Amino acid sequence: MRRMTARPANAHQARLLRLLRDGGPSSRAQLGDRVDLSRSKLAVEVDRLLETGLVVADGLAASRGGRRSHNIRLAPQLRFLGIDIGATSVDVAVTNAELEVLGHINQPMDVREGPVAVFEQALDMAGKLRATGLAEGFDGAGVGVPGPVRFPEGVPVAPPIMPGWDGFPVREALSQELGCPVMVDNDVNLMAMGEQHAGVARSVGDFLCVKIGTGIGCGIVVGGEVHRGTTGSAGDIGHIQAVPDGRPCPCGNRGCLEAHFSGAALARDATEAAQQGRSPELAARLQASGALSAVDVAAAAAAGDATALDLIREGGARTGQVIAGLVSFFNPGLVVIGGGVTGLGHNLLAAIRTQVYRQSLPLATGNLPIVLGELGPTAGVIGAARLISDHLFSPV
Amino acid sequence: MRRMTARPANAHQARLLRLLRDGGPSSRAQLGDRVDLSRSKLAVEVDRLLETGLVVADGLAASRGGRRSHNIRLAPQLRFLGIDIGATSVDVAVTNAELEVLGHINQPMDVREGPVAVFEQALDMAGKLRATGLAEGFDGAGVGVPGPVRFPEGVPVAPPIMPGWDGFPVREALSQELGCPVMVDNDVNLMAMGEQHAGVARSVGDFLCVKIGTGIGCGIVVGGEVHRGTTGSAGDIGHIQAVPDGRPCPCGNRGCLEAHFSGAALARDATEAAQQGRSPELAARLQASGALSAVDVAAAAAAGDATALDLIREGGARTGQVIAGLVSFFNPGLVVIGGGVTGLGHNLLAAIRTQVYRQSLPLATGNLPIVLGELGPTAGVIGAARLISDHLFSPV
DNA sequence: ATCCCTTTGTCCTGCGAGTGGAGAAAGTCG
DNA sequence: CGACTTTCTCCACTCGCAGGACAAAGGGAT
Repeated sequence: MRRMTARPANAHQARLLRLLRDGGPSSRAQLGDRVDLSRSKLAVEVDRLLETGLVVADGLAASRGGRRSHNIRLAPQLRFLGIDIGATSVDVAVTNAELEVLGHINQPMDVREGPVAVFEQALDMAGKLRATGLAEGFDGAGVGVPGPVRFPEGVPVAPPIMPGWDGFPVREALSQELGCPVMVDNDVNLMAMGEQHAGVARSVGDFLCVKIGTGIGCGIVVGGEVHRGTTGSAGDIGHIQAVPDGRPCPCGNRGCLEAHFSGAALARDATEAAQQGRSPELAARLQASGALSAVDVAAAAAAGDATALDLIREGGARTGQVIAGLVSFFNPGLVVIGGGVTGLGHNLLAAIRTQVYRQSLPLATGNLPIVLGELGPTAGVIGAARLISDHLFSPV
Repeated sequence: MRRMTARPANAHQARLLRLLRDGGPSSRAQLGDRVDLSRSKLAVEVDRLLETGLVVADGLAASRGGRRSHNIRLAPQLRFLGIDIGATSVDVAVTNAELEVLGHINQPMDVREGPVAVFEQALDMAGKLRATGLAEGFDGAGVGVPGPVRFPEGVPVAPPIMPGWDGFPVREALSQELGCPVMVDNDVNLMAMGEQHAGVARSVGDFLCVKIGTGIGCGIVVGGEVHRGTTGSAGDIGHIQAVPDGRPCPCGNRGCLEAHFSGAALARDATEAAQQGRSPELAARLQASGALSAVDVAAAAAAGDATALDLIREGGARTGQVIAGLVSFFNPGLVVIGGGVTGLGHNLLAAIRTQVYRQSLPLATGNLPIVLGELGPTAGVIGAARLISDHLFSPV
């Protein structure tokens, strides 16, 4: 089956497709309210979209006191694939054209195995999803990788934690493999786009999305658009100095935020505390599972373990200190905290908030919400779908 | 004389006006190369602009092997006023429509005297410039103030160093007084726009412009546009923590960058060093002039005074440390250093560079120039003129 | 001087986008 | 059953704009 051969022919059509994506099925009249076009022009463009098959008219809506309207919606068989490569796991999801997640799989994986192995696994997962009947094929795919990306070419560059990925033509290779258009971006940017599309950041123009997973990164949205920076490394805040002459970091410097707090650092510190006998809770968990992760620390803290709570608080304070600087600098309208460690929940959030509200300018923090992301692990894949749909729903 | 009653009627005309502003006088053919319009359409729009008087055709250019072209240029009598309010002085300049500075005055002033007194002085200076025959009147004015601004309304908000300015309707009041449109912005943003228009940042899309004067601020340019933030306080980096548990700052925190390095902090530290007998050079200068400023420190360092040099180096390192974080976060294509302390010159620049190149990610610093602004004190007023011309050269 | 070429600018025609009104279609409500 | 709403379609007319033809104005070679 050939898929989505058509693309919007002009800016009006692109606009209409995005309205239908974000606002759901609508009548021509409703579309007319949201777009600055005459009814006639609108009808012409909708008809053209109907001809191409990008949208369909299915059924009549209930009357609102007059003639019943036709429901216009994006073609129901359109499918986007979202692939979110993390440092230690892969998320793959299938969405419809409205970016609703129809199916979602997560599997552990080690990004250091290199792009070939990782994408083999990811494509296998995509194949499983397709086999369940959710999709006959994919009209586009968005891919997130845990490192900087040369965005126009869709190629990772100099990824510190991903040797073997540098220069691998992700976009081209996957496009070949899947037979559909592919866009590639940093995973943190995708998380930001996900929260912007369907999460807490809806209708916020300028915001920061801090993702604390194995590492720490920050999605930057300016005027509704992701800011990627000159070399695609914008938002790489894990190596900002948080502690002068602090812990050594693999990057060669000392005191980097990531060296003091991140999923990896937290696991390390928790293990150390357990081994040194400072935390019976953590020691018991280490005994039981052989290794500790952020989840264990969260559980220990919930069980009242003071050491675990301290680890969270101190990490939050370090993170908050860096975020405070970014807030003063960038003056966002919202800060979203996400990533694996959101399991640490409100203890972490409280520590971050305290630090930011204390250290940033009152004018910048006056009305600044700092909240947890609301999409959890689906933020990335929704953002990935959003990325490719933005690409496909733009004029020729 | 009534001035610039006309405004561009559509986006094409606005585009043409900006091309003429930035590229200087051009023939119709040259304009056609730079804009995506047919010759006929272009001719129509140029004719309309000629009718309105916004542009004029004066004389024929030399032949380039064929028919000689008419020179189209912005109306030569157009005048913009640029007012740059600093903490301790005012700059006022008059420019033509190409934003070339025709006259420029600087006078000492204390911003704490409040907006009424300050603008009385500024308008007096503008009057002097006009009296020299440079201008018969002003077609627009741009104003920079040393604090955050609610940009759409042109009103300063919560300026820490400017009590009495909070909420003062600068834009409205000055517009009334001058009888022309006025736009107001943070002085740092104007400096960035100045360097972007006529200085080192030409043709750079994303850059940071750090202004170190009495305080420290940072202009943020994203995709060619100034980022002002949600409450207009973006770029306020003076109160980012540079030294944990460092010097107390008037803002209530400790260790703010501004408390450790800025024009004011440098004067304070230099005076202290002179009084404690750590620097004969500075002591002699203190004796001679009664007070020290950044200029004295620069001179002392140039004369080989080790203490003065240390002050500069340490300040540069502190600043560089903060900038390193911002570079990792924002990944700019250029960092411009400007403001009063640029007199400290390459000693300061070297200290900043060392710190940034050491602390930021290689990918972000790989090809990152860190340079001094090239416009000096005119950057602000040129930026001010640019601000108002951007406003006036936009459709209705 | 003459002819040909280049460059610049103007004119004219035709196409297609887009507007706005008239009206048809399909309802609700009294 | 008629009055009123809402939705959608059709049509005539306007206007923006492209692109070719053409005029104007000059340079350079013969």
